[in-house]
Amino acid sequence: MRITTWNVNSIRQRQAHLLDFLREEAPDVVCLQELKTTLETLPRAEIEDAGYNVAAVGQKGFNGVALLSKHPIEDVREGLPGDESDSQARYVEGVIAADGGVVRVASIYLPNGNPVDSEKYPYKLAFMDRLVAHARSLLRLEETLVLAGDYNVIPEPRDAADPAAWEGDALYLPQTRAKFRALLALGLTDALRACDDAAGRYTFWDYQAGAWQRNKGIRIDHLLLSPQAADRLDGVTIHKHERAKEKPSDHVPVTVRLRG
DNA sequence: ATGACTGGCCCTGCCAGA
Repeated sequence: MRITTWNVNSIRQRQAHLLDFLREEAPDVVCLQELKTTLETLPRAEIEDAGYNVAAVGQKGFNGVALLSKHPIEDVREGLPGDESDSQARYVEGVIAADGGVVRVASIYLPNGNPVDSEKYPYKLAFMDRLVAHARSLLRLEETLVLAGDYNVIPEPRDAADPAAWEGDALYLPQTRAKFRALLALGLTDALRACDDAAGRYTFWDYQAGAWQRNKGIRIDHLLLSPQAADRLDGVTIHKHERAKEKPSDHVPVTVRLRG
C-alpha cells in the first residue's frame, strides 16, 4: 500500500494538480496540509469523484489538514490531544482498512514557529511535546502506524542545501531538532532515511530568490513509521517533478510504499 | 552584491508562510 503526504499550500489553488496526482499515482491514502479553507469550500465532490473518501479539519484562510483514502476512514480524531484551547486545524488521524491490512494514519501540519522571539516558537515546541505524548500512546497499540506531514523541521545539516542559512530559524534550532529526535527515540522510523542516506533529498523549495532553480531546498515533509510499519517498508518516492509545474505548491508530495 | 513569491482576506495593503 502507498501513503502520500503533501502540503498543497491552498487546496483550491492546487485542485487541478491534486486531481492529476490522484489519477496518475493513485495512492491508497493522501495526507494533505495547508488546505487554507473551511470545509464548505473544500472541493469534496471532485475528490470523491476521483475515488477517495475524505476526513478533514478546516480553518478559514490558514492551516487545514485532510486524509484522503480509497478505503473507508474510521475512528477519526480531529486535533491533537493535550490542549483543548488549541483551535488551529493542524491534525487529523484515522484508521484505514486497506487490502493489505489495517493502518492508522495521521496528517500533521506542525507549526512553523517563526519568528522565534514571538509566542509562535513556544507554541511550536508545545505542539511537538503533545505530538510526542500522543505518538507514545499510539505506539502502545502496536499497530501499523504512519505519522505523515509537514513537520517544519530540518532534522540534520544534510537536509538543507545551505544549513548555515537556517541557523537561528525555528525549523532548525537545536531545541526543534531535539524534539524531532524525541519522536524518533520513541521507536519511530524516518521512512526516507531508512531508505536513503544521501544529502539533497529536499521536499520544499521557497518561492523566493529562485530557490527551485538553484536547488536551495530543505527536507521538512516526513513520514514516521511505527515498528510494525517499518517492518513493511518497501521504498520512498519524492515527487520532485511537481515543483517544476506551473503554479506549484512550494512543497512536493512524498510517498511511502509498504509491503502487503 | 542584492533581492527576488504566493495565497487569503476586512478587496487592498497586510499577515502568514519557511
